[in-house]
Amino acid sequence: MVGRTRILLQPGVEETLKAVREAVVSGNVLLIVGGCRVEYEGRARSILGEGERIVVLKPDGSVLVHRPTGHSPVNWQPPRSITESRIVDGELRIESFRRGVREVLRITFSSISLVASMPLVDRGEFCMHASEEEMREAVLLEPRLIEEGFRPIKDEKRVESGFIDVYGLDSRGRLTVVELKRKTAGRDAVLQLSRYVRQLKSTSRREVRGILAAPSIAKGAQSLLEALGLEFKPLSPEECYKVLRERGGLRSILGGG
Amino acid sequence: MVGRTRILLQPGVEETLKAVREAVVSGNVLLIVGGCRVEYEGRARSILGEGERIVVLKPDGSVLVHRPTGHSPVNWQPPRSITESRIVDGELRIESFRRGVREVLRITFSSISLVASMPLVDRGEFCMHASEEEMREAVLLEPRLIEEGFRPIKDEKRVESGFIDVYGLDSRGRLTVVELKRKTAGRDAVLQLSRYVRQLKSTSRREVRGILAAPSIAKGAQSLLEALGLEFKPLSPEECYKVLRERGGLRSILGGG
DNA sequence: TGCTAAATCTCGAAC
DNA sequence: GTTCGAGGTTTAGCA
Repeated sequence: MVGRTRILLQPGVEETLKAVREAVVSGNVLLIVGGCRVEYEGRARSILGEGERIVVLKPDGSVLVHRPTGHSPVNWQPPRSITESRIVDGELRIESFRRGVREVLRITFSSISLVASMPLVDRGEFCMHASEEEMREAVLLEPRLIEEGFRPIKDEKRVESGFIDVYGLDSRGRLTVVELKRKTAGRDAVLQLSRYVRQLKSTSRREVRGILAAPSIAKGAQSLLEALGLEFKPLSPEECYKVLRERGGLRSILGGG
Repeated sequence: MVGRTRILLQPGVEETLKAVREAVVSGNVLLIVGGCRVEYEGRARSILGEGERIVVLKPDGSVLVHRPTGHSPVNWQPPRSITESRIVDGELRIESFRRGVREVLRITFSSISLVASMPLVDRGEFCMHASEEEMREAVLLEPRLIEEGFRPIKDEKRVESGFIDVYGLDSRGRLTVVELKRKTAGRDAVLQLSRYVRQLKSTSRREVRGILAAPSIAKGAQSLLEALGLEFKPLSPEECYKVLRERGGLRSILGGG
């Protein structure tokens, strides 16, 4: 269900209506720039007089109305809202209804200068604070993030099933494998750690510990972890970011001065 | 300092750079749709991988980066930020710096599918909750909003210098003039009320009270009000909206059901 | 300019 | 689904 790109300059009302409906059905992002009035009613109520704005309809149902100034949209509707469009008295009217709650946004266009309907693809990962690789750097820089007395070995450790995030020796000389996760760790993370521990055990007579370091652990994964004799250490990207910033371990984009 | 509308489809990097700079200088709103990576560093730090997004540069210095989903921008910069754009390794890079604080947003485009630079004019009034006319309706519906025992007269009252918002009799039978304002009332509002009171006094032997009803009153206007023997009553569009909603005095856009 | 309180806050996670 | 807490919260009103 991917739509095609359509750019319309100063389009007529009928033409725009068609583009709007096509965008909504096909999952395109739709931009409309033009003169409009906006009414909102729900948790509160507002009326916005005539003026030129940017309107964005996203394929997840969210709607944004942006004036030429200000960070925040003057009016909006959250994701999962339902869009209806029609022509009223020769003007294009777009209404967006929230699901479950009685809340309406109504945009009525008096003029339309630009319509752009585009099938945007965005699979980029968004990392706040620190990426998994940077969490690794933070742990190498400050091993106490895992536990007191932990001495990591800097080299990357390759085992059969992949690369171990961090490994080293604990305060009592036991081999220790650390699996890092940016988000709540699930069963898959526990099983992955378990594989690494098993493979290390098979190549060494030492005792081997497995530590799962993540912001939190899923409920089901907790019992699995315990059953496998592994451990959990709370560790968040925020903490790692602080360490990297304080210890200068970041590739900063902020200029000096 | 008004720019001209420019729409570019699949433009080259140099062409886009020129349009960006032109938009920033001329005060145009600029839309860029394309593939990009985004880095942010300041109060926190974030990295967003490659993907197609909508970027908005507003003439007040605010910057928005919107993914195809979600209400909120994935990255942004508030008004009064400063935009710099240049070409790095053949790619367009836009950086936005906050004033005063060390905070940077960096957008690097790998592809550009649409650029729109437009001088948007938006002088529309934004009324949250209730307009001045609706505040009037609320007071007529619920006179206690002004004071206990106030009995408004529904007819519009014309005097020399204009229309009185609300007038009527107080609990002791005194003629009472009410001047309504949606926002903090200034000297002009006090003087306007004063004129109405003076004109009513000149045509009647009754005592005449003047009440300025607004969310708040400016400091300078307060002393003027007292000097003229007028009164202030706190009254906000929010309160009026509640009354109108409870008493059914609204032209709702919410469908029944 | 700096602080405080409200917001159609949004958003994610836990219950 | 509902509630609760955090956020690069933002925003508006004042000192």
